[in-house]
Amino acid sequence: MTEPHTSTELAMRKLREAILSGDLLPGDKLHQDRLAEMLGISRTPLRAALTTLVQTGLVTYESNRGFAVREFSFDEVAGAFAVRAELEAMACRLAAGQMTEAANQHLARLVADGDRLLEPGRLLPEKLADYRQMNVDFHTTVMQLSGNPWIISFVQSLHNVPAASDRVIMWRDFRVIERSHDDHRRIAHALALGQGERASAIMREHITFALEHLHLQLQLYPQDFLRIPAFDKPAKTRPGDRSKRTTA
Amino acid sequence: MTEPHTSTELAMRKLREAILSGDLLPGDKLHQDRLAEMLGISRTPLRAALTTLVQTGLVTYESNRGFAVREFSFDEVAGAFAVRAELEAMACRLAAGQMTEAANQHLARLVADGDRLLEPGRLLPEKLADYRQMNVDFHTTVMQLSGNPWIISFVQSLHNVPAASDRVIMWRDFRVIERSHDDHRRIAHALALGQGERASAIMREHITFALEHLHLQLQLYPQDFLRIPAFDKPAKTRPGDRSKRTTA
DNA sequence: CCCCGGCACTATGGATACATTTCCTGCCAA
DNA sequence: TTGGCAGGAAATGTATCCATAGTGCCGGGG
Repeated sequence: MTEPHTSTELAMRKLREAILSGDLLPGDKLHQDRLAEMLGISRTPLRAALTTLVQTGLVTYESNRGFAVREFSFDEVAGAFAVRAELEAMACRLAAGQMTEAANQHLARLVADGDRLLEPGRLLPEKLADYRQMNVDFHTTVMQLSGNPWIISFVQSLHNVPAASDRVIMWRDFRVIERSHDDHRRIAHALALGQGERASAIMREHITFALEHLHLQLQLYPQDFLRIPAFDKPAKTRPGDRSKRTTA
Repeated sequence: MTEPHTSTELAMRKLREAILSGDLLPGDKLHQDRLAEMLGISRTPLRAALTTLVQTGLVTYESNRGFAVREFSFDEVAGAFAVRAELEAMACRLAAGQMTEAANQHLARLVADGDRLLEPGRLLPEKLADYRQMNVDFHTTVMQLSGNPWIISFVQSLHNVPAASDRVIMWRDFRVIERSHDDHRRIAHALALGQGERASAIMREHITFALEHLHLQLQLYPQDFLRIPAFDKPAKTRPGDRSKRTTA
């Protein structure tokens, strides 16, 4: 890819991966010495990586108190969805005026990819990664077509908010996935016709519903979200000090 | 303020100021050794500061090629206004449902401040800073009332785009300023009545017009924008290598 | 018994020294 | 003259060392 040939970039990727995958939990303190040793680099590039991650929104920092994995409240997650809905709806409106034959075909292909992945009547586990990629690509493509780089940039940031990302697929209810994919089809259709407001409205609903569904899933299967402390209900006794477990 | 007592933060502030004020021009290469010496610090905190500035959008970075002051195209500036319009309009919609007596009074006070500043029938140069502050406060207040932290955060980023910021006041035409201030009055009024869509529409126009006006000013008085290379028309022969002027 | 102050330890911030990459320059050959 | 290659100067990336702020413990005093 983009040559991770500096230790700094390497550290950034590893850390981002560790955070997004849940290996590092929100609230965890990011010890410079330990992390540096774990990654096999010195503290200098590690600190550079952490500094970058701060402004990416994955990590927090306080002078002389170090870095920590950022925590999100549920309100922040909900707010992230709301802004995403607004920005991606905007992207649809703009993209409608920019559609080319190539753009139409690109979107159509992504829709077809989804059709194929869902063809079995359920989302096979081994297809989940592909589906996720298709989903991300679809949204990214629309935003790119809008021609407004800020939209992509900001939505990208929002993808760092746990559970507010396209990466998260609610795989339990197949009908929900089917409907979500059908939204894509309708958005592509509206865009192909140059009907920006129509596409925009579908996109807004598409994302708004995702939040609603997340909320529902959260109540039904809270255990699925244990690694996402924004939803870790009790959550006033923060974990993170797993070091000294007082012998009960 | 917020303890600028680490060299890193100090460097960040100085650099930001230098960039926003135009002392450092977009495209300028940011030499680590020289800057460090100028600021009287070593390269370590300087690099930390630069890394931070990268993610705030003021500076660009390429591995092994160093940092440079970011350049913006006119399209990017226009796009920044468009996203600002969308996000701040959204903020109005949300804020309308959150209005308290205190909030009403706060907005009313800001409007009154503006009234006082414009009372002389023109914007006195010595009042420009105050007016600018009032303007920033007004927009920030509305966004805060929306309760969605992402809106503030993103609009904040956009303020780093040259000429897309509230900090920039078009002072030439007093009627434009008066009208802009009247928009504030109407927005505050609509919000006080809980009429979010109405406030939202005015806000959108408020910002959209600002872009249009900027465009007009650019054509009338291009010399005012020489320090903002997004508008530096010819601009294929970038300055920045002012060091070695080949003897013509 | 609780609170306060000081001390030691730990972790972070910054500086310097070293390694690696880039890029400029000058030379050579086509 | 021009293109390319090689060598070296310069700038960036990284490691290590020192300084300093933060934190927790301990003891003394109220």
